Amino acid sequence: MPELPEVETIRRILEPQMVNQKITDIQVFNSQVIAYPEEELFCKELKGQVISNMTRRGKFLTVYFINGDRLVLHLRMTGQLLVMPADAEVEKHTHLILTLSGGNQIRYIDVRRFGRFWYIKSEETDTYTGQDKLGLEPFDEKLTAEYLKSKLSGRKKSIKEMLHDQSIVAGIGNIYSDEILYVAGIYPERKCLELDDREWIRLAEKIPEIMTWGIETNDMTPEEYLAGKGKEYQNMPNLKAYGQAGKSCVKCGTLMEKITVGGRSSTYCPACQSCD
DNA sequence: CTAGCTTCCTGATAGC
DNA sequence: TGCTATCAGGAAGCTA
Repeated sequence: MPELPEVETIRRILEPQMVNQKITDIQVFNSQVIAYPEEELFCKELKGQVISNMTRRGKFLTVYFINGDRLVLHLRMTGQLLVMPADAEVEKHTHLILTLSGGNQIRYIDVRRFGRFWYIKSEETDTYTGQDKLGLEPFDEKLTAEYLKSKLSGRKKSIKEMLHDQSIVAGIGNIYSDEILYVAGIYPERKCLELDDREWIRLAEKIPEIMTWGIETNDMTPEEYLAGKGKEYQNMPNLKAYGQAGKSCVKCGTLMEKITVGGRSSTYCPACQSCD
């Protein structure tokens, strides 16, 4: 599931392949993925648009056009955004194809169809995507221990669950919350109420650190990205907590354990991640 | 305001 | 072998 580092990787790889390209044709195979406006208008607006750049906010991507309009998308669980030649085989679960003037196509493939697209005109305020409710980017200098404390210290929920709240810090999902809590030495089920100042400081430090590390270890060529169909990320083999249940902790050798926190699988080191 | 539950969707896996 | 049941999981929408 793409989280901030993966979405940023996708942006870095795809942006150069899209810039200055005109959208000459739109094919919709499953209109479910179009959240706004309705399909007919969505296609009408997109046709002929020229791409200027691509940005990321949290796990959202935005393709900006030279007239100021933009296409916002969220890949959710299984969304794949690929640029490939128009004559490549159209695989199963392809829901949307945008043909570019240069001969390539932007294709959206999504097994579970949770991902969504929004087309927003330059003069329109985005109240559709939920981006207006996002919290700080992990790299924002305003992300301090004080900020986290002010937002979370009164909450009964576990820190693992609150790291997933996009309105506090944008971009963290189930993989990177495990990684952050692992390096911060905090047990995933710890209630926010119980965290002390030193732990808030460690979190404020480790959130941007882990996100930067995620982006750097994902670094790959467009060819590698396409070969992995835009879903096999480079840093998966580097993860130290997520998916490591039953393996030895790389810091202390203790066997990593898996529990469920707020309905999400969580892996942690019983020795490194203290319960008090 | 917070918390808790449900919905979306299909491939993988477990159980019989 | 082949069937059915269960589950994962990001985020919104709903109720209490």
